Amino acid sequence: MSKPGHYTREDVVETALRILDEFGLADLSMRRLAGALDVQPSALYWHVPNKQTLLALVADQIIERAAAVEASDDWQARTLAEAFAIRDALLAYRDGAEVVSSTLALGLGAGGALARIRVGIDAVCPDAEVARVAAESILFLILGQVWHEQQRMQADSLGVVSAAVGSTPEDAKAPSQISEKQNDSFKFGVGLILAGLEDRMTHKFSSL
Amino acid sequence: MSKPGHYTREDVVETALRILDEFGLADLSMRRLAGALDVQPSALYWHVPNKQTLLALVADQIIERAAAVEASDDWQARTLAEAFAIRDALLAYRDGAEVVSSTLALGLGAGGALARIRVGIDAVCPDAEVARVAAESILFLILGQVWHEQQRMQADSLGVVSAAVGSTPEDAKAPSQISEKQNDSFKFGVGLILAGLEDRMTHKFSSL
DNA sequence: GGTCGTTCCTGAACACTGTTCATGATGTTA
DNA sequence: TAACATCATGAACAGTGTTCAGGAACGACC
Repeated sequence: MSKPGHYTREDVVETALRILDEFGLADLSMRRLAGALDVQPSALYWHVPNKQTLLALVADQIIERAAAVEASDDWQARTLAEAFAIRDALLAYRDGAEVVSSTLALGLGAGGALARIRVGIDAVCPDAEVARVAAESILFLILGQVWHEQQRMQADSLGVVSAAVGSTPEDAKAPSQISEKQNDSFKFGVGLILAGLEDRMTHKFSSL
Repeated sequence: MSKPGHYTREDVVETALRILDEFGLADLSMRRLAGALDVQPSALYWHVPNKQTLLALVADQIIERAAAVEASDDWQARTLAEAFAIRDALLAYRDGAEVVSSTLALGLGAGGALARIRVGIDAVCPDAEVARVAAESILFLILGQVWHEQQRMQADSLGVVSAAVGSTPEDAKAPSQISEKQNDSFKFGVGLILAGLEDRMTHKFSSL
């Protein structure tokens, strides 16, 4: 990674993404990033105003790379597929969920995720407010679960044994791998919200 | 806050909680905490092995102070009340949701929150795995929403105008206040999961 | 060809951060 | 009186994000 001369903002974000995936968020420092580009740390501040927005750009990249989902007439299947696509995108980079969570909480980046979740919901939900809350709920569910999973992956890749939330003693089996069980749990959780939404739309009035 | 002599671990956590609420998580440094106790920073490391566990203890305190909820025969009402109690506990301290989220992701503290959410669910849900996933979903929903709210509160208390997720332009009205609308959104979101769970338990088989 | 202006980077510094370690002052117990 | 656990000191280490005056390379204009 030693281009002779001038870098672009995209290069910086790209390299940050690489460091993130390789060493984790804790080791993604401006100095380390500068070192990987063979550049003084202060040089980064020409491309980016501060680290926070750098992370926001990284977060945007992560969710922008979520796989596209084919259209479907079953809105629940469509939304579930969208949720899985976003989840996979978060899982594709180390600490992806934490990065996206933080920047999304700050209202900075990764706004596209919500929009993607809403496409299926908006198709059947007349009330925009209801659709927003439902989509947010799904997004929070995704972020919470993946964050948790990734932290656990890192934890037991370091050999740390801790009684984490949602871990029964006997499933200390395959370490650091997204198990089928976790996939099912995720699917079930999203399914709860979708079923609840369907229920609210058919049996009751669907307003807030 | 200048006791003459020896402090206990509880004193340290208590003071940390005070600094957190007064100045926010970003300003809760070991040096600042030591200063508030009129003590050298290194003294803290006798009471606590590192900052991470200090934050875990703080998180435990936050959710331990969640108000008790009276028993009810309506499991949905009970669970909703429990969720609101935890939400209020998070809202009671500045950056409460972020602190709890982080330590919970690490599998360290705040495990009591999940247990509280489960009490109502376990009463009607035979499958423990289903109950766990449902409770986790609700917890993630709580954490995500409150984190988001608190970040927004701090953002527009600093006069920062940002197009945050879940904010329409016209509701830049009452700044830094948990509006009734947000309460309703939260209630609706939790209601979705509860309705979905009820649906899964009556209309379909309730396994994962 | 010389001057301007933009683009990108250097090198040094500032004000912090969490954490460690040898040392020391207490107070209780034997 | 001696030993011991308890709780603190003060200095240091290695790292952090960020700022700022300056400088090298480049294209454009006159």
